[in-house]
Amino acid sequence: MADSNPKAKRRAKRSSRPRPGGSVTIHRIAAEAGVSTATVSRALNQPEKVSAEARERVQAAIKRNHYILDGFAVGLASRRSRTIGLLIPTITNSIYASSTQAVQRVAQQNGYSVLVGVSEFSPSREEVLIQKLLERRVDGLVLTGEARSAAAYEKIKRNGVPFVVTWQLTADPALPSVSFDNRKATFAAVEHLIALGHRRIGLICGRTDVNDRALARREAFEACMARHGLPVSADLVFERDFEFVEGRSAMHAILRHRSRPTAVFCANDIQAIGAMYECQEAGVKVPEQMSIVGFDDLPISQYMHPQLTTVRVPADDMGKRATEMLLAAIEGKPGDQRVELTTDLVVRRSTATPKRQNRASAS
Amino acid sequence: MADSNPKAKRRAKRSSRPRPGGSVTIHRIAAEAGVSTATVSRALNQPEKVSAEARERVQAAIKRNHYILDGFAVGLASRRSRTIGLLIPTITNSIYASSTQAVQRVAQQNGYSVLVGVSEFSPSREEVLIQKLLERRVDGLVLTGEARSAAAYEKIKRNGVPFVVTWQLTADPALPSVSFDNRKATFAAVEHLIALGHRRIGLICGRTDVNDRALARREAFEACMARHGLPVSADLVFERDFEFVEGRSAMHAILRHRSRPTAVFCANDIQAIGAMYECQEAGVKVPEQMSIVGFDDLPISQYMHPQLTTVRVPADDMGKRATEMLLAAIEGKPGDQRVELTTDLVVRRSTATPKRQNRASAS
DNA sequence: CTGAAAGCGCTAACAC
DNA sequence: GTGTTAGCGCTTTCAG
Repeated sequence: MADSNPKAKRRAKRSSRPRPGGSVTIHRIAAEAGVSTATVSRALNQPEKVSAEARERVQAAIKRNHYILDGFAVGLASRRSRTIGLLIPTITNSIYASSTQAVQRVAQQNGYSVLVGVSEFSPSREEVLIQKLLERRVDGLVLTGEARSAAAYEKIKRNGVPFVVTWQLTADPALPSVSFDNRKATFAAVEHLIALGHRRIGLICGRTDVNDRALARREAFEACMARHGLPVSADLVFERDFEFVEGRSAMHAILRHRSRPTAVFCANDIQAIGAMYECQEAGVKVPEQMSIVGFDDLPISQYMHPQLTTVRVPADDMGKRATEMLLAAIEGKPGDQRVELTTDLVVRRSTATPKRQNRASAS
Repeated sequence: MADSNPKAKRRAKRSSRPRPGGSVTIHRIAAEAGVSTATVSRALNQPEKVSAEARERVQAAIKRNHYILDGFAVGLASRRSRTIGLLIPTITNSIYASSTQAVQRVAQQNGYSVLVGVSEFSPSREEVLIQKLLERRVDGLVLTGEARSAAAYEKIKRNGVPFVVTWQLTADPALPSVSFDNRKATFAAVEHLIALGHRRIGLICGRTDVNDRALARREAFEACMARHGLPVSADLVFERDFEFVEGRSAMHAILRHRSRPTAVFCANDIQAIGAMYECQEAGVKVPEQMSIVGFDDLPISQYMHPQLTTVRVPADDMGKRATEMLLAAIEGKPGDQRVELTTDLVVRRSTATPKRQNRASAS
């Protein structure tokens, strides 16, 4: 049973059956508008290259048939997705909502969509997400933090996908990043406390094993204390998840410490708010008996009572700049490779001079 | 210049050039594993239908070549995306983070990804997003609220994409939804205030023109007051955006009202927190001089001082159930069409009996 | 259990 | 300015 002419068979099939149950395709539009599929495609992507009449007939046919472009076919044929991937650790801490929103906004303004992946602070889950985003052929990637396996970076690079790191300045200058300096920001916060007269200061931060920003902040805290000749008790340092309740329980422990500190630096506002709540519940006045400084300057922080002293991070600007940098890289344009943004210490009402100087720790 | 054998030409091209700069495809894997592309595809999608040896050789070749599936090709050929779309109004109100997280979790557990679109409360922007999600060939859609143009619904249905409405029980029983009853929940909150002895109650809610949940809550507030024979002054009703500062400024106006109410019902916690802050700044004690009840029970609400009395909404469960219902519909399984979840009024410390009974309003 | 081959719907040379 | 046509990389009958 030799088939006489396979090609003819194929073409016949194609033109004769507009896919019974299938949706309307570019072929249908072309036929109704009396042009070729190429012209329809052009009318869609480069309208200026098509005559006005043809364009109008195509538009009419599209509207009449409720035609919807097939993104898969477009992506497959054009080898571009006009999509960027965004990897964030969590969606419930609103600080990431700010940067995410900025990324979305800039991407959209430039005709790109964004696919967001939430890793929940799990490195392995993040790798799976990177794989998935690569399978979806994202044109670029916005990453959170620099710490990830060499294999993960390898995978990204092998696929020729440009990326930019946010929330952490890359140690390796070859890796593009847009961030503020976590160390500098931490120094500002801790030195504010020290300048106020605090000598015994506790630390509540995120898990340094899965969060390089938490690690950077913890190390900076310790370096700052050391620089000022102040001791850091290991039992006054708490690494916890990003939850109000974690900040609260850490403060609970701090309050019953045999040698209670007069201030606590929280490496994020969520934990700071939990910590502040615990003080209030325990009848410990903030800031009179306990100064608290946070990090992030969440929108809620200035609506707390007392308002939280905290480090304002340029989340929105970071997302914006990172996306711009990424889009430039995608389109092969030159651009900065490493942008350092500034932070501000916002002194509000949760910090003050300690009431009674605790001289115990000064040897 | 008649080409002698077009088909031969095409095939020759295909097999001879593995795309110089291109990435590795299934053809390369097939060749290296000594099987056909069909077998590679099966090894990937229905491993049980492939012999163990073949499967292993394919796996090895995949690993060795760092092969990455092309999602576009898969989607185009299989006519399925294994992706669902999620439309939310905003990303900065953390209440949507909860439901979004649940949607992501359930989707992922079932092998689906989720594409989220943020409409910023703009109906036109939402329609554009629906179009984009349809172009990306989502297998289903999770919508927020029921109110949208007939054209939008038409578009979705014409493409045969199943959907489910959340955050609002659909009036039309033909439209699937998973939600709590906004009216009942509002009644519970307002009746709590009335039971406490409040007679003059203000309302702060979202914009009812672009938010049917806000509308439902406003109408329920008015109905509840009416049922109890209580008047609702138009100048004690505020429709504002979902921002702390909006709640604050509304409360500012309320506090200087010639006939200040003793309680305010806020249709969401964000505005309630802003309102509570304004009271504190103005030296008006909550709850002694002003009772405040919120709606949503955001995680932050119990860390406020005083803790906020509010309506707990089953955001997580709603996202979960909605996604399950949607996946069932996608896979053609039967299932519920309308699920009503319950809410709880969480009485905390921002509400109390009014200090001085305001008898002025009782005619 | 496996392979051959026909597309999925669109884009992009290339020719006219 | 417009049409022809060869794929993009994969899935999916259909045979065997």
